[in-house]
Amino acid sequence: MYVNERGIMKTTMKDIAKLAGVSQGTVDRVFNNRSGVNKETKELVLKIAKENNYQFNMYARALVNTNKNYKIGVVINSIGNDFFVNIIKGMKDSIKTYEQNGLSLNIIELKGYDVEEQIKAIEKIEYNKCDALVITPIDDPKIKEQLTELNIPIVTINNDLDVEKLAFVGCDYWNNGELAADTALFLKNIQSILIVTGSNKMSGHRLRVEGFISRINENFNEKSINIIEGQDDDIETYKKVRDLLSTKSIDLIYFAAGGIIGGLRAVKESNKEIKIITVDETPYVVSEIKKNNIIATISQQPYLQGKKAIELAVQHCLFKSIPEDKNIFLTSNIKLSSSNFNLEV
Amino acid sequence: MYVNERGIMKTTMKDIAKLAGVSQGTVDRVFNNRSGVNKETKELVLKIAKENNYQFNMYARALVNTNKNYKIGVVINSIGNDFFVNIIKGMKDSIKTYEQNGLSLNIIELKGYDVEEQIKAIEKIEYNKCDALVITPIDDPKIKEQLTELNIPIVTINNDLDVEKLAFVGCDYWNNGELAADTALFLKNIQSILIVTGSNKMSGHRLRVEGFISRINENFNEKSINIIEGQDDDIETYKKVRDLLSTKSIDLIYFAAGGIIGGLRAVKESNKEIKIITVDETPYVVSEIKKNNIIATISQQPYLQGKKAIELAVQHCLFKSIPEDKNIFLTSNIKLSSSNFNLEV
DNA sequence: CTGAAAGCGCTTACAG
DNA sequence: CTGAAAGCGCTTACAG
Repeated sequence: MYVNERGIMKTTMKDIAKLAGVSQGTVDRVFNNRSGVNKETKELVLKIAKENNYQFNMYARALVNTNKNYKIGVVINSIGNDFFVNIIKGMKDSIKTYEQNGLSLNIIELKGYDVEEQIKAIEKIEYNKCDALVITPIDDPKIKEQLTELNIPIVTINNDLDVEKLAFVGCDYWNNGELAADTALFLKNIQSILIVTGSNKMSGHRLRVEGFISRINENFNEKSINIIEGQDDDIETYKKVRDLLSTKSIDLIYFAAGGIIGGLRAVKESNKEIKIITVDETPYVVSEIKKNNIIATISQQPYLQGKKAIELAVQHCLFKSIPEDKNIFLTSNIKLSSSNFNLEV
Repeated sequence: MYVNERGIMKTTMKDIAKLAGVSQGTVDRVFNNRSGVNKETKELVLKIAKENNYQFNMYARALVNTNKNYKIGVVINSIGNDFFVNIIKGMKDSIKTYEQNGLSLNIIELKGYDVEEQIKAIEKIEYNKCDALVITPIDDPKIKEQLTELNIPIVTINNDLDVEKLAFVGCDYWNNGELAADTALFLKNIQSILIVTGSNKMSGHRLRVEGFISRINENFNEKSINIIEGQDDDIETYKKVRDLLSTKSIDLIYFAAGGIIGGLRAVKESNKEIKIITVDETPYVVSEIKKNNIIATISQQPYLQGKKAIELAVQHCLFKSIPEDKNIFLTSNIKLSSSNFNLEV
């Protein structure tokens, strides 16, 4: 291995330049794929870098980028949805460390899943000259096309979409559903189960339900499973649960999506003794767990999702680093009444 | 706020030096508490820095430290204890990012809790001129004295000790015990419980048992609780569990420490149907959970403990940063058969 | 007690 | 297509 004049074995750009007989500027052009380098020169530099196991110094790179004032755009369908509060909190905490280096967030919050609105938000991010985009993309061809044509790096969060991106950060929904099933299997005397999902059109919801059912079927013989789509809406969920409970006997309800407040209202009004398992750690869910009205909830670490997604975007700006793993799944956890809620380190 | 000649509002050491009418060198002396600065000069610099909300640039600092080859010493009582495998894995993964900047680990592994051996290990760390120490300290006055006199920053991991340190990284054992109790309370027909702990002399073990019992007592009327100390030893645990099971009827055993292999052997030989709850995610525990011989285990994220502890030590070396929070508790999680084991992001 | 200069390892204009 | 020089914001000798 090469030992430079300081007796240090770590090769720098200066070392590579010397070994290749070119200037540092040229080495920089090669390493950063800038245009206008003779093909042979480029190959030589690359060969020497490889032979000497060149690794760039991330701190030197970041120092040069100090006054670039990078902006990370965020498009998130969070309005009116308590679940996203902690994702956004994680994002804001994440950017704090980098604010002294001029980095900032440009958050656009949306309500519901309107394709046209999301398109406008992405256009705004472009207009604001953001250097990266973190988004909860709607699974729609128009969005896919728009994101494909966007020329800044993308991180999808919580909900994935098949586009070129730095990474997806989110939840393994199938496993999340399995854990709910594992918890349900703890209980005795469960004859019939009701699953309340949001919409079968959303892959996350679908996977959760499938994971749940597959695990239940492995272990549960008297399988009577009903499924309701509540559209993440409290009123719709309330009505559907109320109507179903008036005709069927249910021992356990698994709320696999939003609309939990409405659903629980219907359960209480029915005056039946029904075990409840939910997802996530929204304030209402936490308070009902503490009161033992919900026996368990399966969480997906939203705070860390937000933190991690911003981190990836920032590191791409400052260090040009590209995550090795394209799919970053945060572990789902079973939470009971003694658990720490909304407190991820 | 001050705007320097570049029109940038972020103040640098250069800006502070100019405003104070001194050289950058003097500003550096003040900021780093180096000796030999006139008292008034020092106060002036500090005042101006505060007025202008000066924040150091971590990347510039790290760049200067590039060829310092900092060494992080690790003293860990891990030999023969599967639990520590993932702590060490987390440590090694953590240092990887920093190896290109010359950082390295100097790990000394010990077997058991012999005070003299730990003293020798710490001496070796000193002799090796390490720049920080990460340690699982034995709760002993001699160790305490030695660590107090050590002149490098300390991070305690998994087990705490009352000495001056950067931080403690570990588990909230009380809550860890509570979660085991919450899980136990899911089960029907539990009349009598056996707790197998390691040693009441170890604070972590003690707290876990206390957290468990306090939560059980809140909710469990027919409370018959027996406690055994297995000294983290398989054979001792085997014998004690075997003897107890031959005289008493037990519905649930909570293994709150090591010796689980021995304890489970005794349970199997007894041919009784006993529910088992354990701690941690050692290979044996995981395999028994998958076989449904253990119904749940309460984990404490050892991988993240290792990762975080090294991170704190590294950041102190590179950036001189001191953690705001002196106690970093990783969340305990309830793991059932579908859980992801040993896979913390 | 204090200052001027060089250096950490990159990137960025500028000049040719 | 290429090079020489300056700069990012700190710290480190060295000189006085």
